[in-house]
Amino acid sequence: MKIRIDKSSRVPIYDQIEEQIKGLIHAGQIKTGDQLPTIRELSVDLSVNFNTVALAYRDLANDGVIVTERGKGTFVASTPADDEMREIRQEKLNSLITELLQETDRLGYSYNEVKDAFNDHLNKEHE
Amino acid sequence: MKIRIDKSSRVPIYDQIEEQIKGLIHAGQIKTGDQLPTIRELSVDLSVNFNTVALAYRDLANDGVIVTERGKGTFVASTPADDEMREIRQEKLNSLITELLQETDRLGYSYNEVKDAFNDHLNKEHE
DNA sequence: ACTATAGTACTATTGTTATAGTACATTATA
DNA sequence: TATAATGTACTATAACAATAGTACTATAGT
Repeated sequence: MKIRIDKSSRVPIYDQIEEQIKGLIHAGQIKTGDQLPTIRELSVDLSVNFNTVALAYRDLANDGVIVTERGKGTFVASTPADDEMREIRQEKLNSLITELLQETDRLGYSYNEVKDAFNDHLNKEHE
Repeated sequence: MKIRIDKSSRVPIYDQIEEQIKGLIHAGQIKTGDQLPTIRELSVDLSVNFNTVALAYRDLANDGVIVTERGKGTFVASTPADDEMREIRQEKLNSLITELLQETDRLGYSYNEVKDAFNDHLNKEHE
């Protein structure tokens, strides 16, 4: 379970935790019944208050993504079919990109500028 | 002066205003001496409290980006040379893309996934 | 039975963001 | 000179995010 938090991000920590756990599930890296780190464990891992992790877990439980059992721990709930998870995962990526494009648009960058800069990044960091 | 605010964004409104005004300057769309909308005008335009706009203008004035004169208005300060502005503009775009790539990385997407999804977007919205 | 471990549920405090309202100083204009 | 418009500077309030501390319930393991 590699969860990484960016404390300088404007995305709330509990939100980052939720998104990353959903991501691990939708990517098939953790599956129905797998145990998640305990609230206190994860809070130490991430150097974050345990109430913040508890909030993330509570939200995930409300969404039916995880199942919590007092005294035992927290587990991945039953998951959608693989193809549906792939779709969810793809949609999440699309929305991230849409957000970027909306912001670059507001800031006055053309599609070509963004495209070029993007390709530069990919070539640099992935050759 | 087309400034667009996304109230649902996690980026604070005053921050969006600052970034967009800097963007207009660095893109050469407004130049030294040009008058910006008044605080009250812009706040009505954006349907935002005028204190929020005042905060953005105060920050920009502290950064030396704009010059304010009581009773008269607010004006674009002297700007760096064109090539330097282009560089600043490019760096801003790069940092936006870097942030996206960091987030997709944290969420477990591969570079290729991001690249493909990105190209899909550009092809769809810009053909 | 006892203890450690889990999750749950509060209260309180701090900092940030946004809104609202008010008062004031300076400038332009009628 | 009087008035309107501009930026400045406060106070107060509300919502949200994160932290801190505490107490509780349920379970596992000895």
